[in-house]
Amino acid sequence: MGAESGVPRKAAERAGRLRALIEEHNHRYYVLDAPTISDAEFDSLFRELEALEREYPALASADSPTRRVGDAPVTTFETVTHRVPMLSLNNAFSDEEAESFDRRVRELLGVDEVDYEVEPKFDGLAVGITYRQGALNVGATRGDGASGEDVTANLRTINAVPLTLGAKAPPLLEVRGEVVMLRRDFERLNAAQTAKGERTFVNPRNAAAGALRQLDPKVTASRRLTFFAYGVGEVDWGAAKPPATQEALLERLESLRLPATRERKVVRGLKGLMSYYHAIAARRASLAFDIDGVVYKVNDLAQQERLGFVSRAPRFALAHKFPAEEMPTEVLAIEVQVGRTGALTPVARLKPVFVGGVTVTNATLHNEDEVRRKDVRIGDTVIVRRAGDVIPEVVRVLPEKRPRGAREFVMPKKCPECGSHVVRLPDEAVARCSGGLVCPAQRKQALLHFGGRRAMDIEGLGEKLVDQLVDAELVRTPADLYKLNVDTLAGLERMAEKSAANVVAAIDKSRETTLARFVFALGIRHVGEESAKDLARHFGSLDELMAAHEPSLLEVRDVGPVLAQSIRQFFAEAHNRGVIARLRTAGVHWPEGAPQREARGKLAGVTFVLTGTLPSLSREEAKEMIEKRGGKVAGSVSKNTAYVVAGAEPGSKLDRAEALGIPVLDERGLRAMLQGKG
DNA sequence: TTACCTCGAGCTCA
DNA sequence: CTCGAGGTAA
Repeated sequence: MGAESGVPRKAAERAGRLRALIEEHNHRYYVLDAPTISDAEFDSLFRELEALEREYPALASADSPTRRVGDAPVTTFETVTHRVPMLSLNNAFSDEEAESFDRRVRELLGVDEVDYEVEPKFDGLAVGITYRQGALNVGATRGDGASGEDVTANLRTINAVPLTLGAKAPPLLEVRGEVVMLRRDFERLNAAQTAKGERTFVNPRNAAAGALRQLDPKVTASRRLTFFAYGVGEVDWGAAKPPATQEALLERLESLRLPATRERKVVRGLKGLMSYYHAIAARRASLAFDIDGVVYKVNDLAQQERLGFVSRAPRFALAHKFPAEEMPTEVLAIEVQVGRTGALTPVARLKPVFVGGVTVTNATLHNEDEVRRKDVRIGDTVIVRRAGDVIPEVVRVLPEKRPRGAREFVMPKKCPECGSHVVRLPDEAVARCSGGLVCPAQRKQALLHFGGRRAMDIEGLGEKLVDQLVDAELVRTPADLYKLNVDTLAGLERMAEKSAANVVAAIDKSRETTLARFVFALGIRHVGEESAKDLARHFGSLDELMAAHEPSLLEVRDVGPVLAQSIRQFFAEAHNRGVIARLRTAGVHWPEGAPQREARGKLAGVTFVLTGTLPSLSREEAKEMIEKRGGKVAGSVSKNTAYVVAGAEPGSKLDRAEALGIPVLDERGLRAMLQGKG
């Protein structure tokens, strides 16, 4: 801040002083949870700094606290790959499960008692925020764990997220934590929304999620989010000594101005876990934020490392969830839904009930036997909850509330959509409509599947449009889609000129495809995306595939008798062959190549299993490289596995590989094999 | 499964 | 303004 910029020394000094004060008070407020000045006093410091920076623009720097909302709106969020994957935690829903977690940890470590760092499990959104040389660099959502969305501009607007980490900042630090909306901020936001005549948010989590997904950071800033750090991803502590415990890690983060919850503590043994869990549960309603359980982590980081990971979750941590909220409601009706394969699923239509943060109106009853087992009748009052993750579940009936006229559910003999008779094979739980594609419900599902993103990828072909197309009898089979034009579409709801043209263009575009997509799009039972790829590769052309008899189908990897049967049946059907012929006449085409059986690709027939994080290859990339050479990547280790490729933090698959005596490769070994032989 | 955001485009009413 | 589609998150 030199005098050469024409800024009076006094002003520069005052600005520096103000920034330090603001950061200090932010720290006291968010990290220590012990403010020493009032909000009004804080605001006045802030305004003074703003005024100074306005007067002397040379004073304003990118990491000034006044510059949280800097960026202009973006049009899309970029994708960020997590250098260290953002895993999820194993869940426990009972004290017993928590007990077996502790037992397992003790056994694996060979100790009598373990120290745990424990904290509330926030109900918010997981993010990773990377600081380089102490400056906030990138922040991203968890996404699928491997990559998420770049929401840096929005995270910068959160006052609890420091823009700089101060003098002790390590060279590189990715902090992991949860973005949440405090209950009081949620109340305030909803009051403001009501005042503006806008719709309110259902719960703080959704409000926070919505705020973070705003393209314009100004909106995010107005929504008041906060942040709690609970761990780290990629990190280089530089000259500083790395922390040795989870507790020390959080203290280190706090010393870097990153807020961790004050509700955390270190406890000893199972007894410590239990008393913490029950103490927090008792205070749950009076906390400033929503939580859905507590998290236990082995405190000693060396012990954490020894415990390692199983599949996608650490063995050293556990999320002990509170029991799912349960509410009584009424069964208004039990309807039957028809799926793409004709499967009939009974669904309970419920009197809307707010449970676990959302309004539940439907709950699947899975199948006839399930309805019997729970003895759910129409008119019953039932207990519903949102199970484990998200799917609403009818827990049980309250028999004392059963009205006299409560009707039992009977699986209809005729399909409710098309009247074809319903069949249930003796050894199957599901009943099916026998109508096949005569059934409009199945036709609709088939069309939706055909146009799906992983199939023919016809943009704009959604549920409502398909409903209309089928109901108006404009489309009976996928082949009919290719006869549509702007005129035939005219007259349908929400299908004026522009929309119609877009749909026609999307359909036209789908004419150029791949054999694998096409085979998947046909919707042959048991043929998913993977099998479709295998079949396309193996036969190379559709005619080969259609002509294949069972023995040759069985030669395809992963194709067993059930799949082979199903494929044969599908192509034996004259109707299906007709549709395919018409699709081809309509101009649907794909490159056909020579069949790639066995010997093609040096790794043909060689099965790999990947575990852990490879240094420079993502899981997808490694898989692709192996498959390109004809190899196969399986999800779990068996005696058919040829090699296990292990990276950092391998899971139990490595143990199993060792147990079965299967050779283990690292990334270098894998590359050598791919190149050497290929 | 539900809730939310965003986009394009259709619908409605002044 | 409202709707449908497509995406994300838990």
